[in-house]
Amino acid sequence: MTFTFQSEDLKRDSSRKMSQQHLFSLAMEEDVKTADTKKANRVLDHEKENTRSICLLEQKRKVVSSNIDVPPARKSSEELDMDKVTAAMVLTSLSTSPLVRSPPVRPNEGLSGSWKEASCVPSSTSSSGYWSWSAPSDQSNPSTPSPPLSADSFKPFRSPAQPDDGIDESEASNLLFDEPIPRKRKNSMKVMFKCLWKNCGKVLSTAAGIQKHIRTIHLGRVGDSDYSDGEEDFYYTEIKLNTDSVAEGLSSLAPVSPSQSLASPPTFPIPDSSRTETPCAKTETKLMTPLSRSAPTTLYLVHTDHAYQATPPVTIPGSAKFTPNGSSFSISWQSPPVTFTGIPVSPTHHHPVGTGEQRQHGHTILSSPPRGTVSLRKPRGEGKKCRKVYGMENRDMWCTSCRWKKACQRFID
DNA sequence: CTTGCCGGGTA
DNA sequence: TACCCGGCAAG
Repeated sequence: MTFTFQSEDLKRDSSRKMSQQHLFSLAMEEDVKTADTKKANRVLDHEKENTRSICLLEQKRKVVSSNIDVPPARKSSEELDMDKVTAAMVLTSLSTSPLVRSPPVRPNEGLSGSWKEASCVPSSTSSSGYWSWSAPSDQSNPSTPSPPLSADSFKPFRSPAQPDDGIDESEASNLLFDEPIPRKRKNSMKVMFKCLWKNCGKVLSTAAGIQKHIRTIHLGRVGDSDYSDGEEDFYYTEIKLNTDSVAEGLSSLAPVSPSQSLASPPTFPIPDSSRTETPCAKTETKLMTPLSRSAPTTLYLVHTDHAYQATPPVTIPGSAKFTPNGSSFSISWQSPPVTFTGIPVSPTHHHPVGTGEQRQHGHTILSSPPRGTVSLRKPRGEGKKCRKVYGMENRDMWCTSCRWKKACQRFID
């Protein structure tokens, strides 16, 4: 809870400073929560790699998820539904391409889980979502967080890059915990309306329905269902489910977008406090085209997933790389980290541990030269000396220095 | 292992 | 100082 607030405040202030602290704390929390899960996942991951069969992978995940006790209790039935839906979408996308799988998962989690549970009462939906995913990124860099928009853009790219990481998968498993039920959302295109009210993930197929839900359930306007001042708009978001797009996305990483759309709204909303009276203001009204919204959201979510992965800045480039490589993507991921280190985390001053270490290393190296204390021994001359020229047999032919085992005077370098 | 030669010891 | 050699580091 505390964290959430901090992040919120900081964000509003538009000061990115917080990112570091926030991230750290989040990361810590995340680790604790998912530690068990991660272990299990890693083991599974291993197996996965061996088999390489997507199907198997999927199954394993499911198993894992079931084993892991994800906190079902805290989610309401409605929430669960949402999760399932999102999970289904994710799975669908994943099934298409193994690489992508990890990223998608996280986003969902972030959305449904984090922000729902969220502690975000009125304050910020986005923050909750934000931290939820950010936390995972231990390695990651804090840099991403800094600029909201820019960060978003980065995120999407990054997520794709992460393909093989066990960590992601583990988290994903958490999200997936319940078997995703694709059937529901399988339709190529479907527009749903999701209630953004804290702790309420209700999704309805009609705007009217969701509005009514909000009015009656959350705004307490029971009787006057007709009365609508438009406030409900702030509390729900339009979700566009597009199976087709998802499938495509898989190949290109796009998959995330669909699920993200859900999540995104919350995130963005925070900033636009102006619009909403309540903290949980609805991001964009349904008026906005789903597409417009989805794009950003997608990115945002993706970002979240990989945020902890750090490499972030690399973004697109990385994703592009790994996409082509299919199996090798894992490698691509790794490279990013390196890059990342090199890349200054940017504006944020926080020095991620990883980065710091690297930097320090560099320093140490530089400093090392001073050590000079080492003997001044001049580099051994390359040319042949008496010893080698004349051989041990003709030692009498050597120069005196050579005879004395001193620096050769005859064949000076 | 071979080379090159520094650091030291001895006469 | 002239000579030698132990031993290290580089190759």
